[in-house]
Amino acid sequence: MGADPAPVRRPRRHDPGRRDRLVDTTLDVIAARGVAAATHRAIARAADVPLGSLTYHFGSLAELLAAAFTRHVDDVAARFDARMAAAPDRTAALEALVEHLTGDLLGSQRDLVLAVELYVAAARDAELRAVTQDWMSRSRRSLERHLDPVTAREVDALVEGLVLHSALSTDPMDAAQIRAALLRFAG
Amino acid sequence: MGADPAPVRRPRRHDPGRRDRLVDTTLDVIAARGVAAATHRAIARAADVPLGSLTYHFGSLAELLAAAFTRHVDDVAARFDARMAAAPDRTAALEALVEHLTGDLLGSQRDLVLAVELYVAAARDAELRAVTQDWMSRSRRSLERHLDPVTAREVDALVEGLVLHSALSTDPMDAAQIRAALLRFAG
DNA sequence: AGCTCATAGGAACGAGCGTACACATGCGAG
DNA sequence: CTCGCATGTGTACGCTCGTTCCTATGAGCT
Repeated sequence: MGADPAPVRRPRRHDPGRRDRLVDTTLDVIAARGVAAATHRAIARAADVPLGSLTYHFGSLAELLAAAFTRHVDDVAARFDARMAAAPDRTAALEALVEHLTGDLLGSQRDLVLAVELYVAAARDAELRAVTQDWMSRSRRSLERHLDPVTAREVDALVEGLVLHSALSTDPMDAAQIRAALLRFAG
Repeated sequence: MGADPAPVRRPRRHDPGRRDRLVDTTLDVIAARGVAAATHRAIARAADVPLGSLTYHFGSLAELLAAAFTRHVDDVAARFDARMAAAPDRTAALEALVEHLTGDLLGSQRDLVLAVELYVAAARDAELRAVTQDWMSRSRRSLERHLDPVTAREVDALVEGLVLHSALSTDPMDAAQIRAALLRFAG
């Protein structure tokens, strides 16, 4: 056991997948403390890598943020589309939508916060706006598997409102209320 | 014309109402460039006052931002409640709601952007969250002048979604679509 | 084996930030 | 008129930021 004298615990040369871990850590930091707090230094500390590693893997902070939000949107959109694709009919699709909202999204404050952070960041940044619009259009296309386009669009807006409401209200709607609202609208 | 030798154009001692103007200018800066860009220096430049003036009138930047958002919420909530109070019945109230959305809010990118900026700032700041919740509850109370509480709550969520949608989409819903969505829901 | 270059690491720079503070100014009370 | 004090102004400090840059390392090729 007497070993390990000089090497100051640096066993981490050549770290494959570090780029991916940086993207994940970035999402963690944004979820925990907001886009404004997602600085190179904060992310480096959270990922336990040196500062220079970030600018090595990503040309700029904006590029890293875009990569992070893109991954998040891909995750959520894919999960949602899988649910819609698995639903056999319109009724099942609406139940799956309720489940997606009350289970996936509202169940984890993380996804909720990331969505709102992305919304506002997109208002100022063209690249992020493209990510948001991709999300909206994928979401609408998933809904259109079982809903007509007009209803899909309206349901999409309602869902966004419910997400925002749940993220900010001290008195958020519960699963039953959300189900009631959606069914009243499209049921 | 030969006058004005030494006094380097400083005709602005004792400026009543400067505090109010600073609040207004702060909202302008937030609307134009976002909360993150609303720094003491940016606001001072926009209002054409020296930097020290801001910390003189407001103890901190957070205090100034809270004052600005509070004023904005008061404005919008009062306008909305006036519309609802003036509506004689439920049908008229829904029409007034459509008018409020398509006219007041969606007509000015400014109000839209301020709303979204407030939403996300509130997610991180307890004081701003109180402002947002005040807004939500006043909005709901205005709706309850003509709608039952459950419907009011759901309409409120839908409205928030429509606002967000309109702020971010390249292909926003037009007035007719918004009217159709609201009437389908509560008409 | 020896070389090479993509990867890793850490220090440094200049800019912008919130805030503190010392000084200037002029209104209104006496 | 005089003067106290609320109001207005400008500078400076200490800090964090994004980014740059030089050096070190070691995996894979020859």
